[in-house]
Amino acid sequence: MNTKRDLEIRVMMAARENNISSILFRNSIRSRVGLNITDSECLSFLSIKGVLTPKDISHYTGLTTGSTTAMLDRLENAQFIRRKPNPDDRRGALIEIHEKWIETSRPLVVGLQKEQAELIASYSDAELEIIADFLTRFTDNVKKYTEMIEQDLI
Amino acid sequence: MNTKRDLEIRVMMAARENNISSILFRNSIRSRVGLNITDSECLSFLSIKGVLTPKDISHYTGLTTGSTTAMLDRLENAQFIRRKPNPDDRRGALIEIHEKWIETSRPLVVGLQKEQAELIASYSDAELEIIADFLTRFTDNVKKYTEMIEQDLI
DNA sequence: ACTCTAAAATCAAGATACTTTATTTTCGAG
DNA sequence: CTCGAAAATAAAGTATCTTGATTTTAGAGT
Repeated sequence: MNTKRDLEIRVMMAARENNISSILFRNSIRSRVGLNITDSECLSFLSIKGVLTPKDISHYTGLTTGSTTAMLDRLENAQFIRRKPNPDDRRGALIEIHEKWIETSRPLVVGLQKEQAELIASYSDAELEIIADFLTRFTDNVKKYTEMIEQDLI
Repeated sequence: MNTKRDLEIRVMMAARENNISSILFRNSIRSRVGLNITDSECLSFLSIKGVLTPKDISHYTGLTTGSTTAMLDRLENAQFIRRKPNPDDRRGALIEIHEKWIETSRPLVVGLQKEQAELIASYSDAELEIIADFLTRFTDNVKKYTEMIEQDLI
């Protein structure tokens, strides 16, 4: 059937556009705040993952440990992150977001967050179940293939 | 109601996780292929937007025109993009993806693309309508606020 | 308890990428 | 047909990244 395939393509395109738009959104913020791409990516990871080790961060960003140290120095100087001792491993540190970054970014993101919350609230429970389920499965696939590429299985 | 709000938060979190996972996926690819973050972002934009001018690219990436020129030189040397004359403006150029990049990246993305297509195909028309509609509205909000930040309205 | 290998983070030197400023070419308004 | 401005490039200086070495500590093996 033709209509069906059109619909499937529409969903695929919408998912891609969504990802691109989120990159452009963050680019607009980092241009405003004066951050480079890697520093901004680091803050994004921290804001969704919570506390991370420098090792985690260098893995996620794809930077070497050397440039991760330098990046964390920059972000710490700007008071956008904080280094804490790692209670489980005295060699390592834990990185968390500093309130100053929250305060700096809040005015730029709060309006969008509110609109997205309103958009979501406009759907019924049944619809939200479908959406959440789809997004989760879609993301799980992405994670699975990321893992495969990292482990040289592809 | 409590269940309802949990569901809303679940959707919001799933949307964020989805964006982060797509960044991590691209990072895994660029690590493998040996591209830096900006070069990889540039190829992402080109692959979804099609043909772009260097001006567009410097806008999307947030780079100055100087570094955009340097980046396009790198990508052209690697045969990942092609510069074409712009028929509408002899000052400018048009940038398009070179087949070599398609061939280089295909083995790394084709498996995921197939699984995502299967996932999407497993939904009914009614469900896909809901999903496409949600993604489109969600993305439109992001675009709207990106525009506002770029125009200093926030 | 005691090595010993390896991991986490850092540092310094050299390589790469980015910004700033200036220049060339072409557009488009008046 | 002039003139200010836009698109792309180039070169010099600054910032960031990689590589390789170093320090500290974890954890496995004896």
